Amino acid sequence: MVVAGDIIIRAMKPDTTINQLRHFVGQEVVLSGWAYNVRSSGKIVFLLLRDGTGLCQCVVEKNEQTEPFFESAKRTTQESSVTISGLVREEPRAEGGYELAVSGFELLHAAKDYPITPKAHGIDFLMRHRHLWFRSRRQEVILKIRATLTDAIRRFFNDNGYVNIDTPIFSPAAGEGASTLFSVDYFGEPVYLAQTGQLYVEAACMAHRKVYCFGPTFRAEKSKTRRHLTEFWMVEPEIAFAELDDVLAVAEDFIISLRDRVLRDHREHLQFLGRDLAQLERIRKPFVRLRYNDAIELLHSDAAQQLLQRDLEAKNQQITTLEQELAEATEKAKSAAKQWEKDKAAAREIEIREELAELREQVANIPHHVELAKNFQWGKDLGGSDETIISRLHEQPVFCTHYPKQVKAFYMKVNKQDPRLVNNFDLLAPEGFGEIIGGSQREDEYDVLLERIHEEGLPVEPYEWYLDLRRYGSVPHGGFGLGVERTLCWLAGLKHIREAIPYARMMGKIYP
RNA sequence: UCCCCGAUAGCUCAAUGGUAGAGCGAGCGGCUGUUAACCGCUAGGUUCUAGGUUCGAGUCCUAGUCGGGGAGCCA
Repeated sequence: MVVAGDIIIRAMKPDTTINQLRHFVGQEVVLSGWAYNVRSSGKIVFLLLRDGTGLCQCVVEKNEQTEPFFESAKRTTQESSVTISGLVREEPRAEGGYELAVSGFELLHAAKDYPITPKAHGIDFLMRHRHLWFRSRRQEVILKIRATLTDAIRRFFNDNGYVNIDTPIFSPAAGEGASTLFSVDYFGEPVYLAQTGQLYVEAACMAHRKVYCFGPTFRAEKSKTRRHLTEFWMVEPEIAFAELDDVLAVAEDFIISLRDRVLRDHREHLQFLGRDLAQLERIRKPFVRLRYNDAIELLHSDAAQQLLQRDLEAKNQQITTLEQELAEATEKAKSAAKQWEKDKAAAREIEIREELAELREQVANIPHHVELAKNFQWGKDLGGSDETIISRLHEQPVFCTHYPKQVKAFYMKVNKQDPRLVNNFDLLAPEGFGEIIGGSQREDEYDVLLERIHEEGLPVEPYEWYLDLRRYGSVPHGGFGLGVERTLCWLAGLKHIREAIPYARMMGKIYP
C-alpha cells in the first residue's frame, strides 16, 4: 500500500527538506515529517509540518485532486508522521515564508494522544517526556546549538595541534574528595566514575606536547540547583612547556572561537531563544585578569556594595511593575470577552507569578550577599554570589587567579612569590552566568608535589604513576576544564542547565 | 545536608471548612487563509499517602513520599 501511495506522491517529484524549499519555488516537491499542528475549517486544512530542518505550512484545499485524502489530512493528529507532495510557493503569511500547496498526502503513522499539547506544561511533566520534548521548537534549537558547540570545541583543538586522548571513565581511586564520586562494583572491587580526565591527560601531554580529552564526567554532589548535573560533558586541554599565563591565553582564544562559531551558525536560533546578541558580540580579548587578593578587595569595595544596592532597587522596581501587570492580567482573565483572551491572560498570570517568586527570592538574598561580600575572609573559596558580583562589575569575562592553596587541589602549582597561593584560575562568564572554566598550571616539582599529597592526607601509592611524570623529564605544564552545558547556558542564554543536555542526569532524576 | 514553596481530570490551573469546576487535549459536528485558530455538544475525578481535628476536610493539624526554587560544593 505504501508502494501505491509512493508512486502517486513521488512520481517525478524531488524529495527535499524544509530548509531547502527556497530553491524549489514554483516546483512540485515531496516532504516527509511530522504534523506539528493541524488547523482546519470546512474546506481548507493548514498542516504545519516539522521535518527536523524547519517548519512548513502545508495547505490542503478541498477540490477534485485532494478529494481522496482531504478527510485524512484534516484528521491528522499532532505528531503523526506523513509524506506530503505539493507546489512550493512564497507566502508571507506562512511561518518561514514558504508554504506547500498540497497535491498528494500519505499518512505513515497516526499518533494517538500526543502528550505535549500546544499549551503550557510544567517542568516535571516535560522532563518525564524528555524523549518527546526534543520535538518542541525550543528544545530542537538548543540541541542544534549544542551540537555546533561540541563541534567547535573539537575543531579548535584539532586545528591547533592538539591530540585527542580518550581518558577512562572507570577510575581506580578517589582523586579528590571521595564523597563526590559515584562508586561502581568492578568485578567485586569498588571503583569510581571519573570526575576528571586531567591526571591521565597530563601523562599523555608528556608524549604529545598538546593534548585534550573530551567526554562525560560524573559528580555525586547532592546539589539541586540550576547549575548542576551529576553527569556532564567537559573538555580538558593540557599543554606542555606552559605556565599560567600561557594557559590563560589559550582559554581566551578558545572561548572567543566558540563564541564566534555559535554566533556565525546560529544567529537566528539565538534570537529565537531571546538571547541578547549584543552581549555576546561585545566579548573580546583581553579578558579581565583578577588575582584572588584583588577580588577580595573588590568584594569589600564600595563598588560592590553599590552594585548590590542598585540591584535591590532595580528588582524592587521590577516587582512593583510586575505586580501591576499581574493585577491587570487577573482582571483580564476574568473580564475578557473571548475565551482565548482569558486563556492568554491566565497564562501570563502564571508567568508573572513565577517571575515574581524568583525576584522576591533574589531580593531576600541580597542582604545576605551583601554580608557575604563585606565579610569575605582571605583563605576561603569564592562563593556563587561573590562570583556573580565580580563578573557583574566587569564587561568582559573574568579570570580569577592565584587562589589560596588550601581551597584548591593538590596538583596545582604552588606560586613561587607567595607559597600560600597556587597558579590556578577560574573563568567567570559575563552577565552572572558564573564559572565555566577551572584550570591551573600543574605542580611540576617532584618534592613539592609529594609534599602536597602528604598535606592533603592522600595515599602516595595510587599516585606513583603520576609522580613518575615529575621523575622523567618534568616540564612546566598546565590546562583547564570547560563545562559544555554551562558554556551553552551562557551562549544561548538558558536559565537552567537541564535544557543544555539531551538527557539531564540530576539528583534523583534518571528517567528517561 | 539545610531553608522556602508545592502536589486537585491526560496537561495547565480554579474552588470564604458546606453539591469538585474551567481551558487545552480526546470524541462528535460546523466553518475556504488559519498562526497556541475559532464556535457548539460529549466523555473524563480514590483531590499524593497515612493518621488526626470537625456535624462536615480538596481546604485546618502531624508525619511521610515525590517535585520545584535556593544555599553549600563545583564544570
